[in-house]
Parts: sequence; structure tokens; C-alpha cells
Amino acid sequence: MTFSLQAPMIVHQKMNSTKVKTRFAPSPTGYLHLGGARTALFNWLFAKRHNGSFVLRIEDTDEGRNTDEACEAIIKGLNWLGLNWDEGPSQNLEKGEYHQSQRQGIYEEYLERLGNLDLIYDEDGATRFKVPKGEINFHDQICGPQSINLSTTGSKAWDKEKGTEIETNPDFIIRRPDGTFLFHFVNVVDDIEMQITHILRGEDHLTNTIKHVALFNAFEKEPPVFAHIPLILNNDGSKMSKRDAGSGIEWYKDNGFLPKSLINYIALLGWSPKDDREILETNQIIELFDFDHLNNSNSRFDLDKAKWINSQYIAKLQDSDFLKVAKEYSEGAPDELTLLTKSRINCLSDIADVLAPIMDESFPIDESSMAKIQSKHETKDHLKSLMDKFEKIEHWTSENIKEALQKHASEIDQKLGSLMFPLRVCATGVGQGTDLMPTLESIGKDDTVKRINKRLGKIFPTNCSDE
RNA sequence: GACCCGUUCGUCUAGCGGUUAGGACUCCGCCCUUUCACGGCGGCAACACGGGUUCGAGUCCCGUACGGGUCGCCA
Repeated sequence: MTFSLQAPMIVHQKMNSTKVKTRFAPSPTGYLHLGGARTALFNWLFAKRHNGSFVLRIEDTDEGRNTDEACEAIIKGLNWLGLNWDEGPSQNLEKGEYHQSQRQGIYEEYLERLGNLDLIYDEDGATRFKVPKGEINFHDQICGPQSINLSTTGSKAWDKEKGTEIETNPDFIIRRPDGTFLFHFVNVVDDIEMQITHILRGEDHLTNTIKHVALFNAFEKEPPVFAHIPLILNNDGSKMSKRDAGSGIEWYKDNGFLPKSLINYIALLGWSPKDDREILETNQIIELFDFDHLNNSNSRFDLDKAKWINSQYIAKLQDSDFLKVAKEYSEGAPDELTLLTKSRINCLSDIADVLAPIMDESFPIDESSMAKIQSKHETKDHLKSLMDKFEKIEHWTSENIKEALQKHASEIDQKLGSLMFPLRVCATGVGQGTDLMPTLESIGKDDTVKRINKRLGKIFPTNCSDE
């Protein structure tokens, strides 16, 4: 590979003539977290919006902290979300040119260029980059113009333990004594090498970016366009950490979120269509995705809202598609029963909870429901005589069940509604659930009658005289 | 501590000098369904504070407070 010192490109030329190229550059130190997923999403969206390409680059230069499992988790997470990359590691997880650990030669060549420019020096075996004196500037698409003097600002550090300011060397280290390179350096080299045009990343990188710009300047390359997006915080405003439920993408997969709905939700954290829409197709988001639709304040994560959006996506599913995705959560329940849960769940994992009282004939009776029924003694006789009618139903269909129920209600001069509740509780143990008639149909005549008689005995014990 | 970013209902947000400050989640009420849920309708609820600029400020400027971030031989 040869290097030529090119004159910096003119910005407007770059915008017009160069294909947009974005990247997501995670370090494989843990699973794919929500914030990372959103960063990936925004870069992906921006690339799509401008007919550009999206690169996945694995920043695994810190051997001690990187694991193959983490790398796999990140790739799986992106796959599940449908954030496909135009360039990046292969699906078989083999390490290649998009793993920084495999790019040592490239970094060494770039380091040599810095050496020729007399911009580096050795300190105890490590290599430091001489930061330029004076202000360094760049314009962030979200945070506005930035200007920092690294040689002065970088000369002070904060000793957390002691709570004091200490003198420090503003020339930052780019290579360890063992020859491996550090984040700031490899990040910039690869963005140059891979011709990245736009970088969208978390605001936690905003101050670091000055260092990157200094490096771009040293290589005489026009820096990419930067856009630092605000962070996602926990619901209580604290920083999201790996321990928090819902901080990892895997959690959403396991709990029965649909990937499109999660995409929709995290897009809404920091981005807005600027109208009243909230449920948007991915390509609608792509159409509108641009810097002026991004806001600049941190947002808190709200699981309730994420669930609501997911429920909207589930509701929109065709029945056949619903059954497909519901299969692994429905524990072998018949399709017609699983279908009844569709409008009552936020997540697919809720299906099991809704189905449990129907599938389990001895599901425990909900206490407050039991107390409610006990307060009306006549319910026992009403249900008992209803069972006689149920026994006589020839074709056990929800229509016939309803008809029998209606007939019974008018005979005993009761509202149908007042019968529904105790009937439901005796059949399933709980006071709420799927549509009652089709549910009873699915349970079957014999089982329905058996369950009701059994629970009736528990709710109104005979030894407790009721005369 | 220094530097950087921010601050509209509890939460996500719209608003880009003149609005009864809009929508959504949550919560509550009503309707629908002779049940529960879904759905529909309605309600509670916000411009952090103080100064300017202006005829007029959530919108512009400056402070203060608060929140977040950065200051590693982590990324």
C-alpha cells in the first residue's frame, strides 16, 4: 500500500461527489446494548437515506477486554434487528480485515508517517502523539461549533480518588509498549482508510473528537462530518449500565419484542418525524432521517412505551404471521386459542401468562375474585343449574354456549354480564382473559363442566353451611 | 475541579417571536362488548429559575441551578 499526502478535500466537493459512508464501530467487550443499537441504527438510517453504504468495524484492539462471545452477540443483535452492513465481518465470525486486531500493518504504516512528520515520541516504550498548540475546531451537526485547545485543556486531569486536579501530559498515547495501538489512533486511521464520510455516535465522544480532528489534520485529511447524538439514560435518569433490565438487545428478543418495533422505539429516542406519527415503517423513517430531525438532549428509556409500540406491531400482524412468531411462546396451545391472545399482549412472552389459566385445569383461584363471588351466595346455584344446561349442549361451540348462557340468564332473571364473571373465574381461576365463549369452546365441554364444579366446591365449601 | 452538551406534562416529543402550548405512553373516567381486553371519547399533567432584547419570548442573549458527558498505556 502506498500513501500520498493529499491536499485536504473541500467540504462541499465532498458532499456532492463522495458517496456517503457511515460505520458502526463497537468494541466487543459485552453484549449489544440499547445505546449501541441506536447508534448503529442511526448510522444505518443515514446511509440508507443518502443511498450510501454502512460499515461494521470491530474495534478489538484491547486484547484483555475483548471476547469472541461479545463479538458474536453484537453481530447476532444487529442481524436480529435487521441492520445489515455493506462492508464488515462475515457472518461466520472469522476475524478479517474489519477487525482492528487484524490491521496492525496498516497502523504501523500510518505511525511511520507521523514519525516522518516528527509528530510522535517515545515514552517508556509507549508512543505519544504531539498535540498541536492552539485551538482545534470542528462543526458538529448536532452540538454546533466546537473549539478546544488540547495543549492547555489536555494538560490537566482530575484525580477522582483525591478529588484534585493534577498535571498531565496533553500528548496522548497512541501505541502501547507491546506495539498494539489505541482507540483514538486506530479509529481515525480506519475512518480514513475506509473513507468514512459521516460519523454519528454518542455524545460521550464529543470531547474526544478534538483529538481525532488533530489526527485527521496531522494526516492532512479532511475529517468526516460529525454528529454526536445525546445519550439514552435509565428511567430514573441514571446512566444505563449492563445490569439494568432491558439494557441489552438480547432481552428484547427473549421477551418477545418484534425487531421492527424495537427499531421504531429506539428511533424515537433522539429522533422525531416532527409530526404526530409514532408508529412508522422503517422506510418512512429512512425518508425523514436527517440531522435536523435529531434532537440534542438526553432521553430516558421507558419500557412501558416500548411495550405499547410492540403491542401495536403485534396487533398489525396477519393471523398466520402472528401464529408463526407466537409458536415458541404458546406452549403447544391450539392455534385458535393462541389467536385469542393477540389483542391482549404487549410482548409475545405475555402469551404464556394469558394462556396458563386456560391450559392448566387446576390453576389457583385468584383470591379477590373468589371473595367477590362468595359475597353472592346464589351464584352457586346459578352456576350449578347452568352446568345442567351445559351438559345438554350437543355441539359444543361458542355460539351454542352463548345461547345456553342467555337462556339461563333470562330464566333466573339475571343479566348475562353478572354470570360471566363467576363463570370465567370458575373455568379458569382468574377474572380476566381471552374471549370467554371461544375459550370455553376450546377447553371442551367435559373439562369446562368438571373445572367449574370443582372450583365451585372450593369457593363454596359444603361443610360451611349455606342454609 | 476544568472543559463540553443539554433543560417543554412523570416519560418520549411537536413548537423554530404572537398557539386556548399539540400528540403519544402511563394513570383516571365514560362509551362499546350483556364479561375481561382491544377500540372510541374525555380528563389530570409541562415551558427549571433570574435578568435582559422586543410592542410581544417556551422560542433570541446573559447569568444561576440542575442533569449528563469528557479529562486512561478503555472504547
